[in-house]
Amino acid sequence: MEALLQHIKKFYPLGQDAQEALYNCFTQKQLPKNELLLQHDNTCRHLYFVEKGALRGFYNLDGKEITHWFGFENDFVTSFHSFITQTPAVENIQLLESCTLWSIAKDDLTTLLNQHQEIERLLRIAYEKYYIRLEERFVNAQFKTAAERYENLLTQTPHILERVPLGCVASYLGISQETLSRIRSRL
Amino acid sequence: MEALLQHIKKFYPLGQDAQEALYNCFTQKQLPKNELLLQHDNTCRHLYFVEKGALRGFYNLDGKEITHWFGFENDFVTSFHSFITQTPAVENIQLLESCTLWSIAKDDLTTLLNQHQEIERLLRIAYEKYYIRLEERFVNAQFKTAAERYENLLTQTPHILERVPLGCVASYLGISQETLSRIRSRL
DNA sequence: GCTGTTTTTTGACAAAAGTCAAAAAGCCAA
DNA sequence: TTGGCTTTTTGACTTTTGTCAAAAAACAGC
Repeated sequence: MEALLQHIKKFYPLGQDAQEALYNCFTQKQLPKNELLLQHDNTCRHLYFVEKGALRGFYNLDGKEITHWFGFENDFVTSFHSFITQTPAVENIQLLESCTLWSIAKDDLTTLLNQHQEIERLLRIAYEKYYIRLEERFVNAQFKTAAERYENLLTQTPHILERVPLGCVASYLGISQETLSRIRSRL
Repeated sequence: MEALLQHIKKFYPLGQDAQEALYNCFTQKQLPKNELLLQHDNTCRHLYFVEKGALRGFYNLDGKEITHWFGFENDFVTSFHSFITQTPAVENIQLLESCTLWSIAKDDLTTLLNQHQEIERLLRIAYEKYYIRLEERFVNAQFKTAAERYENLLTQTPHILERVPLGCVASYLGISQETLSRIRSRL
């Protein structure tokens, strides 16, 4: 829990009251590798903070698993579309390593937002950061070549390569596993 | 201004106080076609609401203009990265048609956020919606073919095709103008 | 209605990336 | 260490998309 409070401070520092309220709404979960945190067609009712471990969001396309994001230490993860709209998810969330997570239910978060303006602000600022991050990924996906995307990954998030099978990385970069393998061999 | 207040209501309905405060912070701008609202390397200090007209965000890549978003009636537009971080923008914002815009300065928005919790909430909810929208575009860009992306555009945002030169649409879809032309001819 | 400009289309070719199948390498547990 | 699995790489070929150049069409101003 200390990690969560520390991490939140970087977005927007909360007062004692808000911190305690947050504290009371999050519960710890220890889950083993490969566990499915969310299955598609179910509505995602929780937001998770990753204290330790790695996980991914993926969905099926023509029988293939497409990984479209990873979560590691200090990331907030959920199926955003499903969590925000409370409609069934298209994606699955799966643990790539055994994890220590902190989970908060949508309803509890809503209550927190009503009771603590500071938490509303925290969330707004968090969205700003996540929006910018997604925008960068979008520009990468749309306007860069496969090799450039891989090089970006190497410089910006090399830990992904160390902790995740290349098959997942390939779909994360939007390329086939074979192409990724060839790019790696000629660098 | 009526359009702005009406539009905001769809995100989160504001009380009288907050509405008036908003009202006082936005100023109207009438600008002619082709005007540059923002030039790259300048910091974007305003958020705009489009009452009437069309505009685009674009940047230069190897001497080519890459359009990465459009704004039309009832859109909020700005260079999000620059506006949020108050650092120089990589992109330009240009009017594709003459426009009626409502503009608010970053500082005034910050003040509003401090004075009206409702507006903080409104903004948080707006970010949620914009985040989801961007996520969909990202998945499209990364995992769909050029033809599929064009068909999506046709069904989901056909107004873009009616109001914007195909050259801009092509880069918006992440394909060359020639490829777009060929896709269109064989549908 | 004509001219000059911009936008869009077409053609020939090149480059990038995908597919399918098989081989190689890594990993794990008996 | 030795099979039996999974993951990664390699090879041959196909498909998709990009590039460059030129033609055709659309548009604006006179």
